[in-house]
Parts: sequence; C-alpha cells; structure tokens
Amino acid sequence: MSVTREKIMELGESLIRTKGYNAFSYQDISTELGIKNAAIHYYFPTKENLGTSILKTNIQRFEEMTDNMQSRGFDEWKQLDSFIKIYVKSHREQKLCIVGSLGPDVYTLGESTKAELFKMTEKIITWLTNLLDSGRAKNIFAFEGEAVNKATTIFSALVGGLQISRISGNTDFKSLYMSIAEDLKP
Amino acid sequence: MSVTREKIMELGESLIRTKGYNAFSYQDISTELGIKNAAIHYYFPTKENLGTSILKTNIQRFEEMTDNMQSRGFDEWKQLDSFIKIYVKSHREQKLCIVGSLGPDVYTLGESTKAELFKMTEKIITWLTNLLDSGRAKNIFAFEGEAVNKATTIFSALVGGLQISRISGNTDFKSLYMSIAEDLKP
DNA sequence: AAATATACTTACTAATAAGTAAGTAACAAA
DNA sequence: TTTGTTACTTACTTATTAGTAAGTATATTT
Repeated sequence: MSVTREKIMELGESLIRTKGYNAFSYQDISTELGIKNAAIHYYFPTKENLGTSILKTNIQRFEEMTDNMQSRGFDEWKQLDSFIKIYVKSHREQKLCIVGSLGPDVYTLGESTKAELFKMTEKIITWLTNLLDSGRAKNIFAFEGEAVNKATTIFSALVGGLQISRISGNTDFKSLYMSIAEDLKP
Repeated sequence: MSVTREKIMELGESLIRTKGYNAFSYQDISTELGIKNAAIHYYFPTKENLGTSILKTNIQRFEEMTDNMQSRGFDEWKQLDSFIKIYVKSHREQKLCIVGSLGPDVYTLGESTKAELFKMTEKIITWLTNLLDSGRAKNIFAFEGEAVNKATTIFSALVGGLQISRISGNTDFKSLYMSIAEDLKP
C-alpha cells in the first residue's frame, strides 16, 4: 500500500485524538505532509471516508492484539493489563482513545463512520466482558453482578479518565489504573 | 436579565452537549430562536465568550446544588446519589455532561473557556473527594486508597459512561450507577 | 512505441463559519 | 423635547471548509 496513504491515516488519527474530528481539516494534514489537499481527496474522497478507514484499521489492530494475546496463552490479568497499558500510553502522549474522541461527535458523523464506531465499542465491551467472566470463573478476578456491567464501567472509566486527566493538566493516571486493578482482586 | 440572552445560553449548552462545541454554529442558535446571528454577537461578541459564559453558569449551578445539599443536612449517600442523578438525567436526554463534551475539544478552546473548564473539573473532583473522605470517616463508605483517586475514577466513569452509552444506542445506565454504588458499600 | 495506470498538482467552486459596521424601532431619562 | 439606551436587523467581509474537474509527470504494461 501507498506510504502517503498510510501517513494520511496516521496523521488523521492523531488529529482526531488530539483536536477532535470536527476541528481538524484536510489542510492540517496536507500542510504537515507537504502535499496538496486534493492529494488527500485522491486517497480518501470524503472526510467521512477517511474517518471510517481510520476506525476500520483500529478495529483490525484491536482484533490482532486480542488474538495474539489469546494464542500466546496470556492469563486474564496479563490481558487486562495489556489493554489498560494502551490507555497509559495514550495518556503519556496526551491523546484520547479513538472511541472517546469520536464519542461526543457521534451525532455529527456520517452513517458509515457511526457504524464503525459502534462496532468498535461493541467489540471492546464484548471482549472485556468475556475476559472478566472467564477470570472470575478461575477465581482470578472477583466482582459482584454481571460482567457486562463491570466491563462497561471499566471501559467508561478509562475513556473518561483520559479526558479528565488531560483537562486538569495531568492527574496521575497510574492511580486510575491501580484503582481498577485493586477493585478486581479477590 | 434578558430572556433572549438566557435562551441563547440554554440552547448553546444543549448544542454543546449534543453535537459538540466545534460542530455548532451561531446559525444553529439564530435559526432555532428566530433571530439573526448578529443578535447573538450582540450578547456574546465571540463564540469563546458564549462558551465561557455557559461554563460559568454551570459552575454556579454546581456550587448552588452542593451548598444546598450541605445546608439541608444531606448525608453522604444522599449527596452522592443526587450527584449521580444528574448523569442519569443526562443519559435520559441523550446528552453528555458539559465537562465530557468539552473535554475532547480542550486544545481547540480559547484561554478563558479552557480556564473555566479546568475550574469546573477541579471543583467537582474536590467536592467528590471531600464527600468520599467524610463518608469513609463515618463508615458510610468503604474503599481502599486515597479518596482523590476514587473520586477521579467515579467521575471518569460517569463522564465516559454517558459517551459510551450514547454510542451503543442505549446501554443500561442504571447498571453503571449501581456498579459505582455497590463498590462503595461497607 | 503507444496506451494505461498511478500519484499526484493546479486551479477552482460552493457553502458555511465567525465576526463587524452601520442602521433602526421602541422606550426611558434628562 | 432631545438625548441616550436597549435590543436588535441589514448587509456585509474575510477566512476556511469539503469537494471537484482537468491537467501532468512518471512508471508500467501491451
């Protein structure tokens, strides 16, 4: 695949996670990459097209990661830890996760982008739910109630945590991570 | 104060919490209110001015609410419950909270808006921290670690929860609320 | 050698954005 | 009665946006 195309997607994702979908323009990308805005339209005819492509790549990356952890035989703690580390890294880079940055804009997105955003959210929560359930069955995790509720709470705290910590300059993100972990210890 | 001015602020807040700050325009407001965009500029010379004013009002409302609960002698559970109910209401209205909707746009906001957003976030976390601390001292709440970390986690989960539940159509928000409450029971 | 495909640029268009300057109608104050 | 104030409208300007049509240089295929 084209290097320019990949650079556009990479920068596009970075801009979404930094400034937000409705605040970035093709000009932001073209200036940074030293190309013309029409070059971006060559690869991604519409902005919706670019947004959708970025989300599809993110879904793919997420699936590759979870498949990889599964095939390597990571236990539930290790898998949860690896997932949370994505957020620790985002926090270090002062970026939101893609779901958390597109979430508030959901009503302004085109249908295909909205569909991918929904799909990604669903995949994450389903994966987390299964992880929590299987961890509880093995007595590795302990928590009350349905796993899907715990999964939603954890995911919400991570998504919201990145936003809150970025507003207040830099709240200690490690403590959020510890708070989630502590909460699951038997 | 002017009725038009109040309607502008009310609609402005609603638009921020629905479409996001960078997706709404003075046209959205003027069309809805049947006035011209210059009329909005008469009350709020710049968009930043409007955003800042909306945040200031929100801070004031928050302080009035907490003061009111204090003076009425609400216990810690009742206070936490009342706070969470704001989010339950937001969820019902399919709106985000103002912090969660402006959060992702923080790098695109003007200095004065950013300052108020920071102030509001800080006030909420400080209030929640004190509430959790005093509740724990009375053995009404039970949790490990520092109260400020628990406060941040709870606030993050609420802010993120509204976003996640709105993406996936309508995840049961009540369960998030229960999950937080369950977690604090001694 | 001619035709085709790739990866762009040049040069626009149409729409929408925030913002402004000057005017006006209605009412109150001096 | 004039003067000023409030609450707007009219009529713009300037900048930026997503998006497009047509052209071009380079490499690849036939």
